[in-house]
Amino acid sequence: MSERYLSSGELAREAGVNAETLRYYERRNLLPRPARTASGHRRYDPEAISLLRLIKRAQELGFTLAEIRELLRGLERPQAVCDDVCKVIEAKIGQVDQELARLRGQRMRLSRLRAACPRTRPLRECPVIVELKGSTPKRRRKC
Amino acid sequence: MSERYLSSGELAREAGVNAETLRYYERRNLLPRPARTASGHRRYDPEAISLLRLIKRAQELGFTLAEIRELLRGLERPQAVCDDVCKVIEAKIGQVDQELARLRGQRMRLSRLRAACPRTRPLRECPVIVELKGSTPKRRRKC
DNA sequence: CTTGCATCCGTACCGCGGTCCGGAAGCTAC
DNA sequence: GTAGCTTCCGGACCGCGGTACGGATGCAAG
Repeated sequence: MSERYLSSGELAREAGVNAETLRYYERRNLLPRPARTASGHRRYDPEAISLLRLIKRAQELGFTLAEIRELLRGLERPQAVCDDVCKVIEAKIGQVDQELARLRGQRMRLSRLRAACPRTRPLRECPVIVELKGSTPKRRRKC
Repeated sequence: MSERYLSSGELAREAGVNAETLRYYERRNLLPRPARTASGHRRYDPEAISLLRLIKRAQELGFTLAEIRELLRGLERPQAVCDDVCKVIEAKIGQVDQELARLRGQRMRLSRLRAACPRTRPLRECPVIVELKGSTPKRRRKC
């Protein structure tokens, strides 16, 4: 009967997280505060396992804990609909696209610098350093 | 004569950074500790402006302060050659490519979830939530 | 009953890149 | 000389996502 509940250590093992992380999530309101035994030890509902799984998956998808908390908040409403989740996903896709664009820009600037580097010459003449140190580039000539 | 030096406030304005940032960079060994006036105020060589510019550009390219510090370290060696810089740039390109791959993976998984979402149905039936909560996905069927 | 692990709690610490605070000086202008 | 800005310094604080510490209990096995 009490087999239906998990201690924090059991849940942590089950979900593959550190037991401290459970306390942390509880503080951050990601996990509901569980029931307690008479002596104060946490007794988690097995449901918590899939909740933790959801949190970890969402993290892998790029959601922050704050975003996941708000998502879960939204899901608690009984009239909640798939579309609510979908909107959150679309917003995240937008963020990821922005980040991708930023990184692609970085990558392009880096490979231009690499291309401009006359590898064997001493530093004084290196256009890379010159480029980096230069004042705000009004010269849009090449690099 | 003393016009040739800048106070920390002047350098900060000149370089577009917070004056506290100068102290911070000094602690992190990114900026050499400057000369001081008799009363202890910092007197920066104007050279520091282009050094700060280099640091900021390198940050925009994705380098961390620790990486920039090591880069600058390397440049101090008199026999330093362009190629040294080039190697650092190539390493960073590799890191950026990894990050791009990671983000592209995220993006793909997100858009698959979005596609699977039957927007108007209630949550219970939403495959997105099911997917997120589910145990380790052995079902590689579709989503 | 004792040994030894688990769990409790508050708090501190990590890396990253800074920013802000407060009190004490210095420096500039009037 | 004195008001008001700047700079000095050590240290605290921010967000992020945790992890670690230490002392006090609880609990299960021998």
